[in-house]
Amino acid sequence: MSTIYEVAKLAGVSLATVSRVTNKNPRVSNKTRQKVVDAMNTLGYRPNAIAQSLASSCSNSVGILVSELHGAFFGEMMAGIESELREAGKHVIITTGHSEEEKEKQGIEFLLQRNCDALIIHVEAVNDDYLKQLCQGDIPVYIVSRYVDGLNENCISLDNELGGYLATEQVIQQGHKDIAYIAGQQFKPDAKDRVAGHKRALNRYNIPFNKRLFYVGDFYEIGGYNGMKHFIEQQEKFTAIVCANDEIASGVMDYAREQGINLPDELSIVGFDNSIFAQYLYPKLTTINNPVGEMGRMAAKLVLRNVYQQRIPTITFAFQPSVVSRNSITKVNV
Amino acid sequence: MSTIYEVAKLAGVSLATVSRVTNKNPRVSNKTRQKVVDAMNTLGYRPNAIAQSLASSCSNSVGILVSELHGAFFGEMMAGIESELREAGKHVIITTGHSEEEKEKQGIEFLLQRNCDALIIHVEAVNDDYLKQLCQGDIPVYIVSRYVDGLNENCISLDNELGGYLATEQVIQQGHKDIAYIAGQQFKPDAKDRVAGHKRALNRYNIPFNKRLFYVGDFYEIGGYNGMKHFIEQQEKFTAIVCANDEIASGVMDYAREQGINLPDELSIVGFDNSIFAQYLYPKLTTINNPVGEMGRMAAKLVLRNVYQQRIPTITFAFQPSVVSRNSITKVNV
DNA sequence: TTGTAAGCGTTATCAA
DNA sequence: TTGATAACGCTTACAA
Repeated sequence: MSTIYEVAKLAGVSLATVSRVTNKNPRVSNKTRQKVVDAMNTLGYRPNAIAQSLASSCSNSVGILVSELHGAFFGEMMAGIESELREAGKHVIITTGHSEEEKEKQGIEFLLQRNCDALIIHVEAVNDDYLKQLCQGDIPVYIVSRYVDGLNENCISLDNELGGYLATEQVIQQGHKDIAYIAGQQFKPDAKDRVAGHKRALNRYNIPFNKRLFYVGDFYEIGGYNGMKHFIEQQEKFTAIVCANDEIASGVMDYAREQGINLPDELSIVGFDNSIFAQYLYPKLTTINNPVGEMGRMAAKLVLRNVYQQRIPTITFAFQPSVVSRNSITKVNV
Repeated sequence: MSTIYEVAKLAGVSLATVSRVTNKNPRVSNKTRQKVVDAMNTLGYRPNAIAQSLASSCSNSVGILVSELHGAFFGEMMAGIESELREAGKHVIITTGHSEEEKEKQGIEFLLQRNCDALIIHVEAVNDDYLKQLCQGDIPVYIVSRYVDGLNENCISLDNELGGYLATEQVIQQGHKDIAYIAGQQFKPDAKDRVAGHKRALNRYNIPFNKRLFYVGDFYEIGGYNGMKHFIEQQEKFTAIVCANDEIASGVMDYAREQGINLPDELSIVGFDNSIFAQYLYPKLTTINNPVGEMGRMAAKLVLRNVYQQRIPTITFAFQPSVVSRNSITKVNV
């Protein structure tokens, strides 16, 4: 790989001049610029981003931490962040936390070491105090899909409590009273908030919370499958089931179908997130829209504004969930 | 951020010694090591990976290029690569190509500039010659899910032609003769190969290829939806439809259902890829397994072996597709 | 407009 | 076992 020295030599100019050309510094005469460009081309020169980054202490890259690389939720989020950033000529370095405290910390540590200009993270296992401390550090950190008290300017989040409320309200409004709930792991802030919203809706409509109809699984299909299985095996009676996300709902549908339960006639289902596949389930899933891609974009914009001095008209820190009505809920049989 | 200088000063040793400690060089006395470690802790020292990388010309990171950050296919692939690499203490830098030649090249260029120790790429728009030239370069490049003649040692690929053959054979064996096909964009090698396999199966069973029953869409749900719509609007008659991937199949199901077509009784459907959601469709989708996560892992192992000198017992370059039978095919009505 | 030279924070080669 | 010191490839005052 050729270096700036060789380019300078071939073009008959100094290092500084070559550097100016790569950095589109206008203070280079056209003639000189052309000489340099020619030399670069004949040598196939490609600036070493590592060296640039070391010298300028700006890497033009932002570190991303997500729990997983697969799954609709993270896919949307990463895609939102990346497309926004790329458009601005910035790049992403992505790593994973697997919803485990140690791994999340390691991932952040890695990104910090890489001289990222900023971090955009989605963390679930790490606690608020850690995040507060992290935000004190030299490099700006933005948190997606989680609200930390006192870090208002760093968090792009969804009102999950409201979402949980809306989800449950959907079935209540169709006359359902026996409503099961399958939650995500309760150490995850969003899973917890959704449950809180569920309880508030129940309370608001004077339906007592029945803990026999409450199951904590995980955010994956298997969680829904197992939860549904649990309820059926315990012979619980319910006409509707609210799921903490769409994957869970999908797992529920799967088990229900195995048991010959007619959907949606015998069981109404609500999901959460409005994942891409929610509309391809059968029946099409009524769910709560979670604009995670938009939140990713917004986090990227925040970085663009605060770190790269771009003009961004408005930043939305708090996103609101909304109901996406499809076909998985029916009126309760009276 | 504190540097190695400050650590050295506080510990009362030289730069070199500190460096030895960070790099776990055994030639440091325990006493000295302890002094250094203590100094690091009190300063909260964190080595600057960029500087390390510049000085050592090894970044311990491998560059990944995928078409998209979302979608089951890429999610599985990235997850496979990352988990294998991370276990070995290596990290990934991920960027996207969006199936466009220019963007794919830009992405590769970016990764090359970042001093990645190796590249693992999934490219669709760039041609074979470009890849051959790329593989001549200084930094090792491995290609996932695509076979390039002459780059046997660099490609981890699936026999898509065979997959296409198997998919079509599934419906033929159930007595179907009027078989529609919805393909992916034909500039993509795998999309093309799958079509080739489809035609071979038709031919093998003496069913003439009917181009009225052939539609080229894209690899997304909308492609399947539109394809199915096209066939219906053209009033084509067919009892089975083979889809170039599961997303397409999902789109087909969606449109079919809108038209009140009874699945799978009135229409048999086969997908391709065995995406996670294939089993959550209704009817559960019969499809062709595409071990894309495994292929990602294998690519990572290849890097571990060739670039990081790890002992890896066996490397599989060519993966075989297999049929995953579920419920979306029925015997043809006689 | 161009060049000189001092960093950026490490590693690595020699000596000691 | 340790320490000087020269790279690594670039940016950026400062000078010219």
